[in-house]
Amino acid sequence: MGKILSIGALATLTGCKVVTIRYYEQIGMLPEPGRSAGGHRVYDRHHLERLRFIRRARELGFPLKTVRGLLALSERADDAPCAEVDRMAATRLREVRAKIADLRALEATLERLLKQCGHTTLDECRILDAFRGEPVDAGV
Amino acid sequence: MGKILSIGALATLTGCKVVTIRYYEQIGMLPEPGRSAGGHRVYDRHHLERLRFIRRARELGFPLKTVRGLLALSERADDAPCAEVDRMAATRLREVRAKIADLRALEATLERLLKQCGHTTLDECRILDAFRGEPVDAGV
DNA sequence: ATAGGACCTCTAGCTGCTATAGGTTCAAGG
DNA sequence: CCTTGAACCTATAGCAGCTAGAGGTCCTAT
Ligand SMILES: [Zn+2]
Ligand SMILES: [Zn+2]
Ligand SMILES: [Zn+2]
Ligand SMILES: [Zn+2]
Repeated sequence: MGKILSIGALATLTGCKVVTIRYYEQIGMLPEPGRSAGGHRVYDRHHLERLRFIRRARELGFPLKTVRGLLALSERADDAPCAEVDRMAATRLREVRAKIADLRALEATLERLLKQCGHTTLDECRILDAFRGEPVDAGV
Repeated sequence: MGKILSIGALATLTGCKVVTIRYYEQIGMLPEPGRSAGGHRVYDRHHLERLRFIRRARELGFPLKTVRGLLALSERADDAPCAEVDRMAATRLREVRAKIADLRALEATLERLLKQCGHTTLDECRILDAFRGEPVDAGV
């Protein structure tokens, strides 16, 4: 049961890079693992699970600080209400939506500029004009 | 005509922060301005225009490195074709679209998790489950 | 003349990693 | 058993794009 993993194996299993794993240890996201006689890090199932958790939360864009909170709540795992988890997810969802809205505005502006550009010369390029011109707000 | 601006005035006119302006000078995005007798930076119309250009390009998400290129092309402003400008804008547009697609996937996942969560207890929370569970890919 | 805001330099910090450099250990094949 | 080469180790510095602080000087209006 107590299968043992090298840092490389852990990296492969989680999709994390080796350096990132060491970094997570350094900032206290992962507990210090055991060491082999020669000083190599030795991980077990618990580290694997924790790192997987971190990876997934990161993939959803939660900042490391929030992941810390999520880990703490996950490790409690008692019958306290999960409202705080939900709140964190809801906050993240709002951020994602806000970012999407921002990016859509950028997309529209860039599309417009590319359409307007006559593909002529530098001194007539509409894209450059948009940056150079008087303070007209660029189509937000 | 040669109106003179303090760094604070320049900040107000462009929406850049004072520290950011100094930072841009430090990394060579803005030319070193003149100085007053007491050593305060003194800007003119050219700085204002250049900084406005930078700000607008940055608002569209162009990285500073690309902004440098755009500035160089804008300053040439001869009858060379503007194809390179267009290419930069098209590249940026592709990036924006890719980011939107990523974020939409996140949005869908987060919505799903929030819907699934029974708003019960920590040990039954579906959101935490999604992070804890076996390597099921989180609904990309 | 004096107050207090705006300005100065310098250094360090933020997020989340990544990239060296220069050395040690491990595991598999001979 | 011994060698070899991949994997591992530490430590430091770097990336983007700013932001924050300390500790001091200047400018301008009253
Ligand atoms: Zn363990
Ligand atoms: Zn053009
Ligand atoms: Zn000038
Ligand atoms: Zn829940």
